[in-house]
Amino acid sequence: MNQLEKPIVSWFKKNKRNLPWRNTTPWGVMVSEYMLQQTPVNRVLPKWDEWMKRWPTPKDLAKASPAEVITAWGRLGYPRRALRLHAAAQIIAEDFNNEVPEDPAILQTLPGIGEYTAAAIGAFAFEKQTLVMDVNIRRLLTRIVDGNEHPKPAPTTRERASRLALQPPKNAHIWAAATMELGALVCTSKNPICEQCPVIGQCNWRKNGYPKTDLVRKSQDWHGTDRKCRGTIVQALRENESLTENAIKKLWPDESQVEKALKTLQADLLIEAIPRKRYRLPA
DNA sequence: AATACGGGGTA
DNA sequence: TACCCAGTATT
Repeated sequence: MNQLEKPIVSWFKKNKRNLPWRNTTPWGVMVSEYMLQQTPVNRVLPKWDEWMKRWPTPKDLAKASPAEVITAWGRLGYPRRALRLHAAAQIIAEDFNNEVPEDPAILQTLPGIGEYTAAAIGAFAFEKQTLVMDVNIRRLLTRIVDGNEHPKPAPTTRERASRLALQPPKNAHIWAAATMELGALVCTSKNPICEQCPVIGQCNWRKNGYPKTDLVRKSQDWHGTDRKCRGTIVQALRENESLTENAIKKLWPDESQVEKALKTLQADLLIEAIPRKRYRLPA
């Protein structure tokens, strides 16, 4: 019997944020999940409203051009997510009668949907008993159950089995939403607010004396001062800056694909043509 | 199992 | 400056 469910769900009902994608269509849930991949909630909120107003169903987005989609994505980051969402919308419009599929296994065949997003759409759009493991849930349960500060970079088979055993037999989507919210608002990565935690008495991390563990990063993260990547080009297109052919050639001297894409000035082609390596814009 | 992929907010 | 964010796809 899961001794965590009652206090956490009860805490959730009292303290949850009023997020618009908690009461919307499956498409609305899907759009939110794409936007929320590695992007904080507060930054997604206005953009989600904008997109749902402009493209209320998959078919509507499918009709847009990739360049329009990239531009509307704005500064959310990882613009490839916009192209994947666009491609997924076209598949749903054509092959799924404009209905978001319910089966996580089918969802995961769509571009941009992996283990987490498939489970999240299954749970939040269709109230399925899927195992949802985002970074918030993983951190919360790593602390409570395992007594460690940070989860591994990627879920292991053992972790999945452990969390599956913890999952309530009914209303797992509420359990998922509640644990996610608790991880996001209280059991935060850096300065957790343990005084507000409804299950502090069951936390093994606390019982261990809050030992610090290394946060093993998912990947080397060198964004910062000198990183200018594809997003720079997207941004330039968005702001209607003139990208001269000379400037582009200076960036990628031997990339004929880039030159070709530049001539079309199609944002999507250009983005795909840019080599996946670090570069610096000329001063 | 590692690595690349954005951008903005925060301590 | 370094860390963080409702991850995915590729190698």
